[in-house]
Order: sequence, then C-alpha cells, then structure tokens
Amino acid sequence: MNTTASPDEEENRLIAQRREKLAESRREGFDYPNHFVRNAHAGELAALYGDWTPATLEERRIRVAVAGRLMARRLMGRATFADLRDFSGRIQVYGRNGRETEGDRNPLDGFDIGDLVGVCGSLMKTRTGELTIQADTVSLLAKNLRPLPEKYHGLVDPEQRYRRRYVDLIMNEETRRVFLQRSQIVTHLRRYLDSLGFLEVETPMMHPLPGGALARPFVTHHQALDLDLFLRIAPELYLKRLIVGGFERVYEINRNFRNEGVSTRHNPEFTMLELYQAYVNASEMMRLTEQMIRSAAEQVVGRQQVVVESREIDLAPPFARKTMVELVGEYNPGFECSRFRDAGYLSQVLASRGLAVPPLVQEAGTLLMELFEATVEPHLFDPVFVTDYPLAVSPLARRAADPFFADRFELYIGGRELANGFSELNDPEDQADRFRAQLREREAGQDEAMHFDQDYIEALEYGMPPTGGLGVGIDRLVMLLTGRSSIREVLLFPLLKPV
RNA sequence: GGGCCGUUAGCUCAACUGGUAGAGCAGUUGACUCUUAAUCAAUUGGUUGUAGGUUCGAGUCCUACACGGCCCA
Repeated sequence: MNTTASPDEEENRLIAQRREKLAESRREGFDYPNHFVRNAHAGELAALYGDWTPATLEERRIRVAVAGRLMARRLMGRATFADLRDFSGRIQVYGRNGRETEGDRNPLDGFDIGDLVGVCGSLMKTRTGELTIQADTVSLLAKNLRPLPEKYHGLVDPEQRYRRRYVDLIMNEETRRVFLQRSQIVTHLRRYLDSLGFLEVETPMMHPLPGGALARPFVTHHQALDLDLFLRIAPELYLKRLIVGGFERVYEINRNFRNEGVSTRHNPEFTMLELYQAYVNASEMMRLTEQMIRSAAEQVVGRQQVVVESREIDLAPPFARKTMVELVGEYNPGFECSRFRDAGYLSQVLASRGLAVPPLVQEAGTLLMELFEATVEPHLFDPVFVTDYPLAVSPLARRAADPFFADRFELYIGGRELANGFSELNDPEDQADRFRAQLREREAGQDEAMHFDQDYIEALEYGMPPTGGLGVGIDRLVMLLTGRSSIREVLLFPLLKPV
C-alpha cells in the first residue's frame, strides 16, 4: 500500500497537524489497538441510570466502558466536557485534572474532535442533572486526521453529502434516520412476505439476454467464455421459471440496472421487490400490495399517513381503483372515452396537447399510454391502482376479458409509479406471439423492446400455473415513507460522475 | 438533451455599480474546576472550480469546460 501522502494532503495544515499528533501518539505506543472492551452503549445509559439521584450514583459507583467518536469538546480550565457518540446515541464525558490514575493530567487532554476513543469511568450527574461519565482513562482507538465539518450546520453541500456519505452519516442525524428506516422497511417486507409463505430467492444478475422489462441494458463481458452478458433489467422471467418449477410463492429483493439518465427519480441501479404467487390473479396482487404498504408504514413510520411535499397521504387500504381510460377522461376534458381504440383520434388528442407522437408509435394502446403518462400520472397524488392497461404495452401480461387490455395494474402514490402488477401470461403460444411483436418493434428501431426468449417459452410449455405477479420500486417506497423527494436521498451511494 | 441556479479558508456563509478577499465554527496560544452551538482574549489559515478573454485593475463582466442542485423532456 502506498503510504506517502499525496501533495494536497501535505498542503493542508489541519491534516498535517493531526498527522503530527498521530506520530506523537505512535511514539508513545499507540498502534491502532483493537482490544478495547465496551460494557455499555452511550445512548442506553440514560434510560438505565437517568433517574438515579446524584447521591445514589456516587454511592454505587457504576463503572462503565464506552467507545465512540468525540463529537464536541468544552474546555473549562481544569475541567473538560466532551460529547461521545456511538451508534446507540450520545453520552457526556467529564474529565478533570488530578484524578487518581492520571496524575495531574486531564484524561480528555490531547484529543481532537472526531477521534475514536474508549472511555472508562464512573457515572455521575452534573449540576444540571445530566448523566455523565466521569472519566478515569480515555484511550485513543483511531485518529481523526481529517477534521469534521462545523458542529452546528454540519455537512450541507449535497454533492459532498453524496460523495462522502460517511461524513454525512457522522454529521447528520436525519441522514442516519433515513437509512435506518430504509433498512427497517426492507427487513419488514421480507418478514411480511415470509409470514405469508413466500420463499426468498436469488436469480441471475447477469443475463445472456436482457428481458422482463422495456429498457436499455448495460453490457458486460465474460472473459473466459468470451461472452457478452447484460446486467439484468428485471428478474421477472427467471422468477416465473421458478413458478413453473413448483415454487408457488417466490420473491426477490435486489438490484436492477437500466441504462438511462440520472435524475431525482432515476438511478441506473435501483432496488426492486418482485414477487409471484401461483393460483391468484391481479386483483389478489392489488390486495397484497395495499396491505404490505400499509403494514410497512405502520411498522416503520408508526402510522398509516405520510407527508409528501407538505401534503398528507393516507395509506390506509383499500386504495382507489380506476381504469386508465376513466382517468384519461377525467384529466382531459372533452376526451371521448368510447374512442380509446381509435389510433387516429388518440394521435389527434395528443397533438392538440402539444405532445409529439413518435413515428414508431401508431397502435392505439401505446398512444393511450402516452396520453395517460403525460396528462394523468403527475396528478395521481392519493394512492390509486390504475387498472386496464393496454395489451400493447404489456407483453408479459394476460389478456383481459376485452383483449384490447391486459389484466394489469400500476399503483401511483404522490405522482410517482410505485408498483406494477398483473396476471401473468402463461399461454406459451400467446407469449411467443407477443415476443414476435416485440421483435417487430425492435426492427422498427425501438431499442427498448424485448428480445425473443426461447428458453422462457419452453419453460411455459412445461405448464405454468395461473399466477399473479408484482413489482415494487423499493427506492420509491422508501422515498414515500421517509418523505424524501430525491432518490439520491435514499441511496447510500448514488451514482455521481467521478470528479 | 434543454433552461435556471450554484462552486470563495477544513465546514457554514459574506464581499454594493469591477477598486487591498472577510466572519462564525474548527485549529493554534492564553484565561477559566459543572459546560452543553460554553465563554473571554489573541492568532494562523485563500491559486475565489478549471482554462482563456475584456480591463490600469476581475471573486465580481464575457467565452468555453468540469462537477453539482432544481425544473423540464
């Protein structure tokens, strides 16, 4: 490993000073020890001893050993107060000259804010009644060489918060809370599905053929096999192979990769929950979706209401259910709902809204979807299941009673698409036809269209039970439940261009 | 991809119509034995994102580029 400091590190005098302090500590025997044993966590002490009287504390002499990061220091002559923080929370440490084990030295002397230290001492209360560790010894566990941001404002610059998330996490309680909640949400979803008898599985992230969604993939290459592979855009086709195999309830929570732009709502890699349940249909998937979201909100946020853009959203089921045509009519005054199959009419409506129609798109279903996305989607604030999606935009979903539509829905909350589900197409001949239609779109230049997956067709030919499927965007769900409006606020390390 | 905004000390921010780059925190030195954004005094610290241009003179005006934020597609 290269241990020479780079030029800019040598230039910064604050870092240089601390390097010198580290060198001094090394001369005194410091060697990044790992033998410090804690007997308490900082944030738990108040609950355990907070209501003891000063006299009782003095009498019982509760000995504690805690470890964490020094977050603040207040020097009062021969007395020093410091804030020590570990994952559980904060405790105040008091150091004073003339304590038994340290001679006339203050045990808190010589440390910098940001240092990781182990503190041994006994509990006491200050004049203001704050539970505090009176330190006998404070030992350095790891040196903070790069000064922390200012204590009051913390780290504010979004770019620095994303690039140096570790500093953001040290400094900002709010950031810690969001990612703690993200973890709790994912854990909760797993428990919830496990309790319903779902089996968590892991399917390939590297696909010889991208499939399961309409998106442009990332390409990678396997050297030994001299084989191009695609980072998966969706696990769907593999999960349904498992349904064929007899696993009747499966789910996967994992990353998908789509080669698209980066924005407040898109990151090239994002996390999806996909689940499949044999012998149920899309209606059952809607019920599962609303119950699962309600339960996540209750468990993690503590209530069924969340606030998005200072508007409260009630997540109590059942969510509204409306058809796409119905909604297009609702948000486009004068729209003649009965003409939804009329491609010419739909093109005309789109044009009158100033929406350019791509030349590739002529099918009524695709045009209806365009119109929906442009004029309805952003307004869907309260939870609503949009049902009756056009078959033309649903190549993996079962036909509805009216074959213009698929038995498919999407859930919208807060103007964002949160979930997508349908009754899975299990007729191999129909599926082969749909793949062929996708191929025609590819040939016409639509590079997000699907490929023909012969192995998947063969899987269906073994017989797949009627199945309901669901995909939930985990990042968006976390945004909803934590009240964040940018996906970067719920990704620990969002993609940024290298500087 | 387009529009608007931003980039100044380690961090958070100032700097009028172009005229000597400042403050708070952090750091350093000193005072102070119950502070908690401790306080008081002194003090160090800058290639103003990068590269050009205009000008007697540019943090400020112009051009390009880099990175980011917000909005739109």
